Amino acid sequence: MKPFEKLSEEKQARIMNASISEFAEKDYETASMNTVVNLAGISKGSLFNYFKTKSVLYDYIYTLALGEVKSYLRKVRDETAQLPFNERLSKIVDSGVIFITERPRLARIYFRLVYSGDSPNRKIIVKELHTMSEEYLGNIIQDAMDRNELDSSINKAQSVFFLDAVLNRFLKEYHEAIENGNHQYFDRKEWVKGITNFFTKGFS
Amino acid sequence: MKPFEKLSEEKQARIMNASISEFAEKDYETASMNTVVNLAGISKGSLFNYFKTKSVLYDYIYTLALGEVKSYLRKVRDETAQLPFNERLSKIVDSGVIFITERPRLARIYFRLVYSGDSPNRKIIVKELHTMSEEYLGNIIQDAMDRNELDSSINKAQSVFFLDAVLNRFLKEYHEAIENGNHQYFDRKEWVKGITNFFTKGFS
DNA sequence: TAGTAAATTGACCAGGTGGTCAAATTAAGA
DNA sequence: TCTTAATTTGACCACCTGGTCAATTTACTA
Repeated sequence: MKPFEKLSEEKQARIMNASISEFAEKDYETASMNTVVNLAGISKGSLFNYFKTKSVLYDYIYTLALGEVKSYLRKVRDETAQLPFNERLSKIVDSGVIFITERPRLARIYFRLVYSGDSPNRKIIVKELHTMSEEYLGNIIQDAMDRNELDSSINKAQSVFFLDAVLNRFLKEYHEAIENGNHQYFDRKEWVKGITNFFTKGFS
Repeated sequence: MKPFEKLSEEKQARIMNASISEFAEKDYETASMNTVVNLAGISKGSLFNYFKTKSVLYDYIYTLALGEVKSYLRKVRDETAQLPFNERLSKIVDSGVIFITERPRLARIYFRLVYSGDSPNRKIIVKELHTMSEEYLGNIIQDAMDRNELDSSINKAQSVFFLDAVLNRFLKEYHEAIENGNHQYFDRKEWVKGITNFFTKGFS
């Protein structure tokens, strides 16, 4: 049993909370173990006892963040399996917005990871996320094609790419709006409608 | 006259080259003035004489990078003013690809700036870029609407957003492919065709 | 209660950072 | 050539980093 797992729930939570805060606020290189230690109210030696190095702690944190993102996505995919494409898309965007609103720090770690930063293993993680998203959105597009909601002659790989680009960008923008306290100017419903419209009907 | 401008062209170029390399390779916090000094083959005191602080040097560099990007975009916009929407879009993507290929380090600084990092003034710069892109792509969409190439009932702001999201994401992906030596697997023409198709005809 | 094992601490380390400034070097003018 | 002014240098500073480990505190057992 790993030392960290032997700790009381309360102490584990305190350390997780501190680490999430620090890695959400600063990128990997700039985030400081000293800050984590101070936020968590434990000694430096302890933290390095629970997590051998900074990069091991970071692994733990982003795995947690990605796990939450994935389980959210899985849930919404399964719950909407019977819905038509546009409603499905709309639910996916909605659930993204909800996740961002409820877990802004985890969302920030996620965006930091995919959009930048030089964290260890970044390339591997990003590639994994890439194939994951390809499979996820690919399924949803395929379903829509099977139901004749989308023209089955479209280039699926490219469609996935466009969908992924727009969804991620939208969620990133929404996330920044929340962090800057401007999300009240964001008419979420209008955007969700626009996105689904765009992907079903295009610009024409 | 600023001290830096009094230097010989050769020396200025050496310092610029060193700075661009360092800020392209590492983000603002991690980039090191010591490394710049060593790469440029000058003393630390000199560098801080030319640029009062690290952030002043960074300002100089990213202003240069953005300036190059802007002039590239302006050029292609003016040169394609008479072309139909799809050809215009295609030229814009092409010129983005060319820029990335010819100036990969400046491109990297650009992507680092917009997609992440915690450089000084980041928010201000990103906001400025945002309005710039809004105006740029907005014009191009408006032109297409005026010529009845696009339905004039579409939501222009949203269309700009989608266009911006897809173009930026594509160029970022292409840039990473180049840096990883994988761009030969990227069928550029196929993608350019796909993008223009998508924006003129949608998924249907 | 005494003794032992496990968990926790924080002073300490080597190495790096951005930035400074007296001293040395170079350039310019008479 | 001598003098003065401008430029360049690098040792040095305070501060911060990830990581270590002997010493202390805590928990447990007999």
